[in-house]
This record gives sequence, C-alpha cells and structure tokens, in this order.
Amino acid sequence: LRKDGLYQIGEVAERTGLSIRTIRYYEETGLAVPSGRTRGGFRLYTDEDTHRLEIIKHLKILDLPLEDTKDVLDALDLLRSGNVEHQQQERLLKQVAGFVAEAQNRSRLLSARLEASRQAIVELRQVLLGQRYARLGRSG
Amino acid sequence: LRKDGLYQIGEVAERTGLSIRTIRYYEETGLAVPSGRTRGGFRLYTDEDTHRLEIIKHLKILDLPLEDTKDVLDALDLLRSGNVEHQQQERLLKQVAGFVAEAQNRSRLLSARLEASRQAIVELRQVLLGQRYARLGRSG
DNA sequence: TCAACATTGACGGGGCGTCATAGTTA
DNA sequence: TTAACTATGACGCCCCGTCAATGTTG
Repeated sequence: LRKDGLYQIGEVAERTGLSIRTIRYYEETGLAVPSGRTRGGFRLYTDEDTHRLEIIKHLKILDLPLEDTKDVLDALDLLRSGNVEHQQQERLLKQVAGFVAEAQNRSRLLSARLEASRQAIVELRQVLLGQRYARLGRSG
Repeated sequence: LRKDGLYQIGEVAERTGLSIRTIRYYEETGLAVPSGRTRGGFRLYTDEDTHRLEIIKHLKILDLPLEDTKDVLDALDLLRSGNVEHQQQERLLKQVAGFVAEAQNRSRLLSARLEASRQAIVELRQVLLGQRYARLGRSG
C-alpha cells in the first residue's frame, strides 16, 4: 500500500469483493473510472473511487440498468461539485430522486422474491422429509 | 383452456410470470420439459409441469447453477416415483439435502446483500437531502 | 377461412470468466 | 534481478430478448 492513499486494482478488488475483471469492465463502460494511472499504466484508485465501487456493488443486486446507476452517480458528483447552474441542478435532483424511488421499488420486489424462494426451500425440505419417512416406513 | 388440464406455452407463461422464451430455454436445457405435444407440435404442460416451473422461478433469484436445480428436481421426481433401489435412494436423499443446505446459504447471502442495498439507498437519499438543503441555503 | 397462437432457427447483448502475451513495480 | 502484479486484447458462456419465416389451432 502506497502512503498517498492510492490503491492498485488488486487491492481494490480485495477491499470491495469485486473481481479485477469486473472492476476493469466498470471502467470500460464509464461506470467507475480510476482517478489516475502510474507512468507504466497501472490503474490507481482513491478512497472515493473505491467507495463508488462499493455503492455500485451494493446496488447491483437490485438489477438496475448499469447506465442509470452511472448517470446518477455522475449527477451526484456534479451536484456536490457545485459547478452547476440552477436550471440543471433542478433536473439533476429530480433525476436522482427518480432513481432512488425506482431503487426502492426494486428493493421491495427483491424482498418479495426472497420470501418466495424461502417458501420454495421449505417445500423442498418437506418433500425431503416425506421421503425420509417413507423410507423408514418401508424399512420398519 | 382445454378441459384436460393441459396448457399451452402462452397460458403457462401468463400463469408463472416467466416469458415464453425462458420456458422454451428451460426445455432446451432439460430443466423443465413439457409432458406432451399436440399433433402439430405445440407444447402441452400439465399442472405438475407448471408447478415445476414455478419452483424454478422462485429458486432462480438464489443464483444456483441451473443444472444443479435440474438434477435435484429430477432426483425428487425419482424419489417420489419409488422406482429406485435402496442404495441409490440414499444417494438421492443426500444430494437433495446438500442442495437445500446450499440454497439456504444463498438465501442468507441474498438477505445480507438486500440489506446492503438498502443501506446504499439510504446513503443516496442522504446525499440528496444534503443537496436540497444546500440549495435552500444558497437561495435563502 | 381467418385470427391468434405456436414452431424452429438464428443473431445479439450484457456482464463478466478466462486465457494468452507482454509490460511494470518494489 | 526476480517475483508479483498489472495491461490489453480476444474469445467464450449463460440467459435469455428479439426478429424472421412458417406452421397449427379453434
């Protein structure tokens, strides 16, 4: 680890739990571009970069279009930078709000699907139990 | 709807919420094969077939290898049929039990990821709120 | 007969896994 | 210097979406 708070891709992969390939892919699509490179071409990620990757990782399960996620993260960066005109700021705020609403929808949907999967597992276990008893019945 | 309890693919798609293309793909891979066909070649699904599709749909979110799911569903069918020797029965029971255990693992993992995504959404909302206040601050 | 439904290809695409080959860094 | 890391292609795979051209059903 270098002292200047810059990490190369392998360290970031370990810290985030994303694969190196995935992180590279996210750069290809503009989703998360490293702040710098070494002279030799190694990608260098700041803590902010890493945090962006973590957010992406967490939202990924909601299966939102990656491009929407990119747009929103970019919008947030723009908003925080303050370099934005009143008119556009209005738009960005609405865009982010819309995204958040959609994310919450997906979250509820996922929750329902998780519950459905639990039910399916219960059913499998019951069939399994039924078979075990059947076996005992025949052997006893 | 025919009276003999057989459904064609479109009806099954509606009932299960799976797309026709997906159902067809599941047949290609042997995951869920319709019990019959019309003379003309239309797929015909029984209620059992439909139920199998529903289980698959519910387990899908757990992101288990589709082939494992297929193997287990086949194993359960075999067990229920009773046409199986003692030795093999033993094996099938263990196989299903292993699958169920794995499914539960995945379920817990998914639950954790869902919670992480909720956290991420909360964070987005907070940034959004921060920006709103900033706007009010500047305009007031 | 006609409208609605289905069939089999085939191509395409997102999100990476997985080489292969070669350069970089400590 | 050398071991460990990284770079850029490129191909492949899964899970379907989406035509296109054609046949089936009621």
